Amino acid sequence: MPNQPATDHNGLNEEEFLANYNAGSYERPSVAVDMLIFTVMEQEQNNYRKLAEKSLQLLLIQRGEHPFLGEWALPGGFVGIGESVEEAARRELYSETNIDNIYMEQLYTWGDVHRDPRMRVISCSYMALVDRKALSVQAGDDAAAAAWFEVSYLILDTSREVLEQGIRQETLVEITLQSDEEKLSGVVKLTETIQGHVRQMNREIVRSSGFSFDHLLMVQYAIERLRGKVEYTDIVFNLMPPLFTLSELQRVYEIILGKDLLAAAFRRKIAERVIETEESTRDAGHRPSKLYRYNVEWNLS
Amino acid sequence: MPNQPATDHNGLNEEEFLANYNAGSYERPSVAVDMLIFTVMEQEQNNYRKLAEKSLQLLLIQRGEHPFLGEWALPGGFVGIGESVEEAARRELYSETNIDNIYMEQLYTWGDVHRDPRMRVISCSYMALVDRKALSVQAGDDAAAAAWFEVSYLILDTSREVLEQGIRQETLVEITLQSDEEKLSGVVKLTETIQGHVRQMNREIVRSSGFSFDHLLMVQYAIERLRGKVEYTDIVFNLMPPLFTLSELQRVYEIILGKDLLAAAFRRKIAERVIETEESTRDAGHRPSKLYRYNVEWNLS
DNA sequence: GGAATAGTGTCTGTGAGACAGTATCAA
DNA sequence: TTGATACTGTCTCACAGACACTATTCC
Repeated sequence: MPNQPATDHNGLNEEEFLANYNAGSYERPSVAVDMLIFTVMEQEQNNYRKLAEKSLQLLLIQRGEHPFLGEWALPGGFVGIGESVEEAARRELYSETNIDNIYMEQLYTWGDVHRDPRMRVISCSYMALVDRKALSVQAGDDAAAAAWFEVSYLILDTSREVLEQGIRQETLVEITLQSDEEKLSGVVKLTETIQGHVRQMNREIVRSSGFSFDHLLMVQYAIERLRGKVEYTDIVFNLMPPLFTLSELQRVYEIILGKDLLAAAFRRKIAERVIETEESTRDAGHRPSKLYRYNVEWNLS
Repeated sequence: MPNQPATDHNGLNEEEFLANYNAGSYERPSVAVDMLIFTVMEQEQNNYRKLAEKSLQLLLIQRGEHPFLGEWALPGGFVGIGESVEEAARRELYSETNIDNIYMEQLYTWGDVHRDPRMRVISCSYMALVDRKALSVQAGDDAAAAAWFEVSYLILDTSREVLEQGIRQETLVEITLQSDEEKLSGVVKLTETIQGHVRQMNREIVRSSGFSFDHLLMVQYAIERLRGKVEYTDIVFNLMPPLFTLSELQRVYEIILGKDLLAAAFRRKIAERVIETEESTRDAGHRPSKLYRYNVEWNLS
């Protein structure tokens, strides 16, 4: 712990060093953010008695210029030299949704050399979860076309191979994004290798139609993470309106996890995480249900 | 899905666009990687009957130039324009440890504007876990001084404050890194805010002595992640040698989690994750124990 | 009354916490 | 024999899965 200002091999102290610092002219990558904005939406029902079906939706924009002109991509943009990466992400998020105060989480930084055909771009992906009802503006007010796509995530196949010193497992995941007008789909191969003790994961696009760049990988990664976090955090509540029924909440869990849950067990499990209100639904064609709100106090880590 | 090459507003198709693409001359950030290399080490015991104490260790290097000349920092370096971010991380990892085939995982990308006093640097942090016995070379063969630091992670205090529309919880975490000769320590404030449904996390350095840049935050984040992943993955086995006793394994869990575990419950829990071998320890001054190895087949996700 | 959802009661199996007790080695 | 660690047996409690059952609304 130097109390005297330390000097380097040129005899400069830190202040002098920084004043004379020359950043050099080597080539630098561009840095971008890409946003995975999810929400849950209801489809109308023709049977007045039935509950509306819900689905997980992802916001995409249609590219107005090369490369991938006319194809769909995650909203995103470059990180300015004077803004932090998180600020850039919030800026993009706001420009797409027109609302502030949205749950947002950094996911993964994608750094392959040739992931953008124009130049070297490293992209940091963020996931955001929005309550559909809080979005007053429909996607599409932007200059570029934007649309919500229904997400489907299907595991096609898993296979194993025994290696000399370990094992390799490959999983094929099919991702389909469906909007009112378009359907994108692609298959990602996840390779998990264990050699000795060392575990490695790899993601690779097997086929892809309609996705730009490596965005299919980002989508797969995000869904995987969303599923994981749903099981051990309160992340779902970011997709819910302030008041909701337990059935609605259960549907959201089911949509994200891709499997049905038993009502009794589900209600027990989330009982502490919610607070019952005096209000309830009405005019439903069946028994009304109590409305609940999120219990903020629960399990603050 | 354009079968005809789509043309943009300049009448160019994608091929022509890319051939003429000019990346522009706006200022770009530099991108770096920082490595959090953890291992578990044994301290010698003077009582021949007692087991060696273990501790979690982190590898740091002493900076040979400004800024933070003479202070300790995470090993790392810039991402070259021709290598992927992951390749840069592997390169740094190899140059510090001289071994290949190490468990490595991307953690978080740190993008604050002023995190480096020299210039704008965005840094992607990676965590690596190494079996101490696989490291033939001691840290320090490098030109720069390198040393292992014993990690201690202590929650000093948590406090809560009720807001109009939510709650704020602050946690103070003290991190101490102790090598044979030096001791670094610092306090990080974690702020978790819930406003309405929206949860946000923030990390901030409260005080720091001996750490460079925002590396204290990176260390805190990494330990938090390590603790989390230990509970629901097989990540610990990356810290173990090929053969180990269940007591050793339990110690490693205990060190990382910072709490004691009951042997009976522990053994039940990991029973399926390991395979008993014929070998056992000897000359221990007490009952020998069976050696186990990792069960590669267990729970391939 | 019927169709639908809302919500409860309870059996059962699993698995973790707790802790006492037994086993086995080397000096 | 002793001091240390290695390992097992078993009680209890909490909780999730399963499923049958009751409750309540609107047409």
